[in-house]
Amino acid sequence: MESTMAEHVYVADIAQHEGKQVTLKGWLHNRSSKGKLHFLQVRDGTGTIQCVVFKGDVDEATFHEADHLPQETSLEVTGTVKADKRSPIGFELGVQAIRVVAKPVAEFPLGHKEHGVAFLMDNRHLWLRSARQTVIQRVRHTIIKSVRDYFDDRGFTLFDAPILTPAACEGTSTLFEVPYFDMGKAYLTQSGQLYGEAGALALGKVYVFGPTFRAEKSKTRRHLTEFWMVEPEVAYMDLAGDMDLMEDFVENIVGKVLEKHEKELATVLERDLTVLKRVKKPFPRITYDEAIERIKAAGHPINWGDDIGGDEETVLANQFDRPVLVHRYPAEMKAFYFKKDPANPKVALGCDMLAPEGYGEIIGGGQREDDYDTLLAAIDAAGLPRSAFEWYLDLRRYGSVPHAGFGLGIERTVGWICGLHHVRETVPFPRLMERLTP
RNA sequence: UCCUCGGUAGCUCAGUUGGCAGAGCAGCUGACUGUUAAUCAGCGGGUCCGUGGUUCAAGUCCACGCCGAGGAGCCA
Repeated sequence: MESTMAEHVYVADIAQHEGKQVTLKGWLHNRSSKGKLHFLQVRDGTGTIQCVVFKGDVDEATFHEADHLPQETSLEVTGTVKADKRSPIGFELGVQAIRVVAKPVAEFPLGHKEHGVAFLMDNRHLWLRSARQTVIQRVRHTIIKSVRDYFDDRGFTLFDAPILTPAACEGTSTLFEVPYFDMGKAYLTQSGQLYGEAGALALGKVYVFGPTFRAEKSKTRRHLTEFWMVEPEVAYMDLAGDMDLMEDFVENIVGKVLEKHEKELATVLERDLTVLKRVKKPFPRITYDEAIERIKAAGHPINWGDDIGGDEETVLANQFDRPVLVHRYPAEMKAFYFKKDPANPKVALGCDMLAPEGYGEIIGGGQREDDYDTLLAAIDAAGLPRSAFEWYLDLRRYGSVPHAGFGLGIERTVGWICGLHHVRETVPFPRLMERLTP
């Protein structure tokens, strides 16, 4: 075999090299053969291109080996870039030389036929090489980048909250425990929000962005035990301002993903783009009261004060063609730190955003209680130990202001935008109730 | 935590009334100048999840256990 000495290029940039000899460095995704032609599908992380090995173009040894390389052989292929209408990417490579970097020591477990979910999850580290999974991870990257850009461009400061925390932010039953030296137990955070509030009073506008842990024994397509959440918090913002921020933020994210991945979403993930293209301000805003009436009218038995369950959520979301904001939930259903509506103390100034098509709640947020006495009473009423919240109460003792924020779940957002059936595909290595490996 | 379904070849699955363990794909050997889930010919491939029980005989029936999937509740 000849040495591969042409310029190394990526498949994504192949169009700039038409007619030239180049070297691709990647992996053998698939292979087929037709007599004096061997077709090698080579992927390099940026794309996949068909490399055509013609018997007359290479020596006998190369031609023979090209027909016997196993799937996922790592290799360098040198050849001439040729435009070809039959190619999905418009180009293919006429091969002159192949250099095998490493041959698999055993058969690659994931063939090109159907596989069950359990098998794919066991081989998650290899499954990530598939076209579908690489597109999802690229979309995830774009979503995270657009989240950061959105806040960075608007004067927010990134504010990292701790992952090890001394106590529950909201409840106590769903926390992962970690032994912590002589101090007893620490817990993995289930929200950075309380710390974000401290940040907002220091820096004005902040966003917490990090992993979050919930030890809930939930087995549904919307749940992971470890997930990523972005939580902006803004001083001097009320609920109305919070909802304005939510919808502008989500419109921006969806727009950025469409800008960058429209083709991949449509072809590889077969996503219905018309749904995504409708995600434009203003989003419909309804009160919890109206939500209950709408669910009742749709024939589902539900009463004021009930939680809106998964099915009801879908019924409601399906009545709108874009994400819907549901605000002013019964105060009893919400965490202690929500501010009550001065016009009706039975409801909290909270707001959830429900994604269309049954993807459920992607945002939860609202205005925080800023009055010291009221907050203290709420902590007592919730049966929470006052001592654990002394620092949080300090935020009301010293320079308290109206403030609001929300949390957006990254995985649910990725799942919705990509049109996936389960959030387990939205993160490289999902952590589920009964799965900790790989 | 509860409910439902499942575990048979590398993968996806079939297996009748309890009676010799099967198919497709993948793999291997070869043919073919346009395949991209190629096609064609040939070949190899099994701890039927585990333990115990019923029976002349269990992949099949019973009990318990393990593992997985789907859903509920709860949540982002």
